[in-house]
Parts: sequence; structure tokens; C-alpha cells
Amino acid sequence: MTAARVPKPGPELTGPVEDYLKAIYELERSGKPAETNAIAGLLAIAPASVSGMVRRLADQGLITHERYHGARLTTAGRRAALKTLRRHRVIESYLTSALGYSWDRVHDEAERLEHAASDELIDRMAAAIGEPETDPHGAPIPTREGTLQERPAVPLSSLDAGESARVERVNDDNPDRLRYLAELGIVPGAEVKVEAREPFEGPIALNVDDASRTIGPELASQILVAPISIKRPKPGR
Amino acid sequence: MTAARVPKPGPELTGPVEDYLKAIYELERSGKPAETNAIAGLLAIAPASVSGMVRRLADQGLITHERYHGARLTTAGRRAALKTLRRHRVIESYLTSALGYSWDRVHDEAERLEHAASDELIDRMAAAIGEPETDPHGAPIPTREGTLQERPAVPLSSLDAGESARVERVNDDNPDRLRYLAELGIVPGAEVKVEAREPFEGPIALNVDDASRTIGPELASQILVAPISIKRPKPGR
DNA sequence: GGGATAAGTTAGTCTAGCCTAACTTATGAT
DNA sequence: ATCATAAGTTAGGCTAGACTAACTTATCCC
Repeated sequence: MTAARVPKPGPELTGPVEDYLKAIYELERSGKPAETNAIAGLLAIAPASVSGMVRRLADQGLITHERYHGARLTTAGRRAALKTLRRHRVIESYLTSALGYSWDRVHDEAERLEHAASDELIDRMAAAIGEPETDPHGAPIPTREGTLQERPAVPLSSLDAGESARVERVNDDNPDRLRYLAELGIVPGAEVKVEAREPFEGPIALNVDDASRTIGPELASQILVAPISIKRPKPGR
Repeated sequence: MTAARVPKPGPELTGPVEDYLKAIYELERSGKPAETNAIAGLLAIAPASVSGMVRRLADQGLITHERYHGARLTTAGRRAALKTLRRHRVIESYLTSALGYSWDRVHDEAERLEHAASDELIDRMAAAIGEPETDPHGAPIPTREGTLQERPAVPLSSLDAGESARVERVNDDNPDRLRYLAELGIVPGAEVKVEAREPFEGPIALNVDDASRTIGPELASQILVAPISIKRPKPGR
């Protein structure tokens, strides 16, 4: 029945530590090291707290840190980050596929469960829903072995009028935005065509599933797409 | 993607606090208040630590505590304990019914997840497996409303030779024991008949599903059963 | 190249939970 | 009724992880 605290098997990282590693992984995707203020922003904590934790993470060999110049994951740190990312995304996928959650409600739940679920549970969940390759928002799920392959994609905001693209992935950090995008039919896999663009950061007219939609450039920048190479109508006789 | 710590909605109890409340609930089932050492034993922590936490729980109005004489849950504390117990047992049930876990492996996983899962998740899990009334070990699952009904049961060790009973529930705190019981076919719902008993705490001979089994009294005391009222062969002429 | 400003760090606190060692209260056996 | 032992508590410490306030380093602009 009631029993002693059960430690999760493995390298034993705390929830907060896993969160820091995820944040640093995320920030490092741009190529630049993760800066203190940026980490603090993502985790909604004070920069001073980050300085303290960054020192501890460096002591544990999870990151390297050059004072005043940001943090980078070590191999061990990256492995841990990808493991947590896998947990998060498998959980999100499972909640939508198996338990009827809508895509705007899975993030918070996954954010808590990812620190408590065992590897076995994650693997069973993944198996139960057919080993998906991406989460409900289109983000790739790292493999059990810790590899992750990002598919090439550009922000929808970078397309010119006339271009078509397939929605690859949407930013999942705002439930309201996700709900709105779902209303518009802008979900991973959907095909969109830029009908027109207004200058000076003006609205973007889209065709999504034969419906006309207009969105702002800020929203468009949160949508990653893979341009569809135009299939020319048979190149002449 | 990565985001700030997401608090679980509600009265906001920490994991350790939920564990204390569960332990006190468990110990109080005997009718006597939960003693410091007993709580410490269940949670595998030092008695001194329990003294400290007990004071805090009393301050929060979750328990009443008379110094040197044990703790009792208040109404608020009992509500919280039952909520956690519901989480735990729904998770155990879901893991076995939906994800193929064996009954000896669900406890530890549930022990961690119960502190992270939202009420909504618990309710969805329960719905997905048909709102079970008991967990895989036969323990009753508290309702969403916080009521729990224990079915009357006695330890198998209290039966006399010749008596038959249905297995109601088994103690789940030892995976090896659970595995062994499963081998013997002693699972909730199984019917057992005491064929013979040896004196002086000797072995108990059982018939389970037409197979003969012999177990010790210690093990028998961990198995709760509901005696089957003997159906007399037609009382008539 | 000298400041202004932004970014980062240090110092000092706080809380939750745990620990051990030492002390106090309760209990039960003679 | 006493006193040994068991049970419980207090005192004092520790760690993780957060905070604010104050200080230091980097950067960038003129």
C-alpha cells in the first residue's frame, strides 16, 4: 500500500535539473550557447538562480560553462536532455492518441509526468500508439537510443506569395495559439498555399484545405513548414 | 517546448505530504491513531523527521496531533489522502489493463506518477478501462467524490479447515510475494478452500482452482478473503 | 576609448525535507 | 512504586533550489 519513496532508476536527475537541461538543449538549437537570461526566461525563474544551478550542472559534467558566456551541453547532458524530451513527446502523443486529449492541453500534463515516468512506461506508451515519429505538434520524438532527427523546415512567414508548403510543426508553448491554429486547420501535415502577402509585416493570406485564412506574420513565424517543390505541368511536348 | 514549472491545480500538496497522508490513512484503518514510529517505518524515514512533518501537517489543518499520542487525519486530510489513494489505484489499474504491466510491477510506477497526474488524467484513465472498482490487488478505488467502501474481509489465516472463501484482496507491498501468489493462482476473485491446517502456526493446505497448494500462515495473513456462505444441498426431503 | 546599459555573478536568505545525537515522556514488569 | 526500555521530541545541521539586492563584466555606441 503506502510505501517508501521509490527512486526512479538511472542517473537520478531531479525534476528541476531535467528542466534546465531541456531548456539549454532548446536554446542551443540556434547554434549559440544558452545564455543565463534566456534560460531564466524559459524556466520563469530569476537569472541569479540560473547562475547557481549552472555551476552545479557544470560540476556534474552535464554542461560546460564559460563565465559570462553561456552554457553548452556535454555529451552526457545532451543524452539526458534527449531522454527527457523523448519522455515529454511520447507522453504528449499518448495523451492525444490514447486518452482523447486535445493538442492544446497535453503540454502541461506532460511537463509534470515526464519527471516521474520510467523508461519502461515510456516505451510501453510509444508501442501502444505505434511508435510515432513526432508529437502532436510535429516535433520529432528522440529514439530510445537518443538520436533525434529534425526535418528541414522554415517559418511560414518566410514564404513568398504563390508558394505552397506542408505544415511540419507548430510552436506548442501557448494553448490559445494551438486552439486557434486547430480552428484554422493549420496542423502538421496540412498543406497551405500563400495566396498573397501585404508589405510592412502585413497580413498573410493563405489557402488551407480550400479555405481562405488570413494570419499575421507573428503567428506565421511560429509555424514551421516544408516548401513543396512545384511540380511543373509536364515540361512541354 | 520547454516551459516553466507547471503547478498542479488544487490544494497544492507536495509529494512528500501526500505520502505522509496516505501513510497516516493506512495506519488509522486499525482505529488507533497513527504513531510516529509507524509512519516512519512505512515511509522509510527517521522518526525525528516524522515529528517535524507532523507538526507542519497539523499547522496546515490536515491532521490533529496530540504530543506523544499519534496523529489522526482531519476531514481535509482524509479528503486529500483519498484523492491520492484514488490516483494510485487508478494508475495501477490502468497500467495493468491498458499497458500490459504485471501486477507486481505497478506499485512503484504508481507511487511516482500519483504525485504528478492531474485529476483529469486520472478520470480519463478510469473511464478508458471502464471505471474499475478495485485495483489489481483488490483494493477498492475511492470515487471521484472521495468515498471509499471497503468490502468486509478477513485474513485467509483466520479460516478453519473446511471453509471456503473468495479472495478479496492481497497485500501489494512486496513484488516477490505478488509474483508468487500469481503463480499459485491466488488473485482477487479466485475461490479457495482450506483443506487442512496444521497446529502451532503450521502450513495451510488449500485448494485453488482444483489445484492443491500449501502456504505458511504468515503469507496467509496477507491475503484477505470473504468467506463463502455454505450453500446447503437443498434442505428439503 | 570611455561610459551607459545590459548581462551575469556573488552574497546572503528562505523553505521543504531530510539526517543524527541527545533529551524527555510513557509504559510495563517486577 | 520504581525504573528500564520504548517511543517521541528537540536541537542543530545539511542539501536542493529558489529569491532579492548589490556588485562585476561585456558590449556597443558615439
